[in-house]
Amino acid sequence: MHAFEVLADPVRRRILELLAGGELASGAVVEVVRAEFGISQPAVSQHLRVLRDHGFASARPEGARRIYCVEARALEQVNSWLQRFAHLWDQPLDALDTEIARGKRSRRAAKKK
Amino acid sequence: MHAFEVLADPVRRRILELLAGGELASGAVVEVVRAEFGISQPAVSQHLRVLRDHGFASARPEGARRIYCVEARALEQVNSWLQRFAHLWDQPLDALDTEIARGKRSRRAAKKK
DNA sequence: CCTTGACATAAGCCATAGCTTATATTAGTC
DNA sequence: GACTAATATAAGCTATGGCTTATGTCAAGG
Repeated sequence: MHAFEVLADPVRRRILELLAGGELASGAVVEVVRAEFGISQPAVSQHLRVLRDHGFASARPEGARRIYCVEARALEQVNSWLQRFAHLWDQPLDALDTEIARGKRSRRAAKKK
Repeated sequence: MHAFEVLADPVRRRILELLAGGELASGAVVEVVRAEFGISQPAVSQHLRVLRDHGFASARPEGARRIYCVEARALEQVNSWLQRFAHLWDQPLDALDTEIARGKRSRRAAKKK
């Protein structure tokens, strides 16, 4: 399953959003997702497994609970693919940055004189 | 179909990569994709439709041909969702930027003395 | 205007993702 | 060590996405 397929599911995206706010026990994730999507505990557990298996999240046991944590690896990969198209939206910002840099350089140059 | 589902398909991702290199007629896309994935012209056409219908691409007629062009809207949306997690991978870079900025400031300060 | 070339749409088939219920595992508690 | 709580896995069902073949549309050329 490709990273983008993992993110294609709304429940998994939501789980990642939740984990982005800090570590959470499986049970806590189940509660929220159950409330919002109306699916069962096993369904959520399966989603968590997919996230683990593809490097989007990791889990460590803490007693009987499993604490989940968002993981950079996979998300970063997705991001790096997407950056191929970054020029489509942050061209204006790039231009601004360039302008700012140019401004700084000319100000520095002026100082040296 | 959610934007991430659109990107979940490898053929569609490949098509976007192709279009990122500049506008292309449907036929040109079909040729490449057919060679790489071994699927039929209608299959590719269907993918192009999905890309159009979800704001990833647009097409304008040019005689009998249809010229396809990558479109920012949808890709930007995907990117903006992803940026929620940007701190996971560009934290080091941020730190570096901060360091650079700090360095610049202190160098400027040194000059003034 | 009929044909050819470029592309889109229609209809139908098949694989699989994601759900459910039922059950296994494992950690703490009495 | 039986019981409960927290989570994971198994098995089976169903909906749907993506493919195929067949056909429709529409522009250009003779």
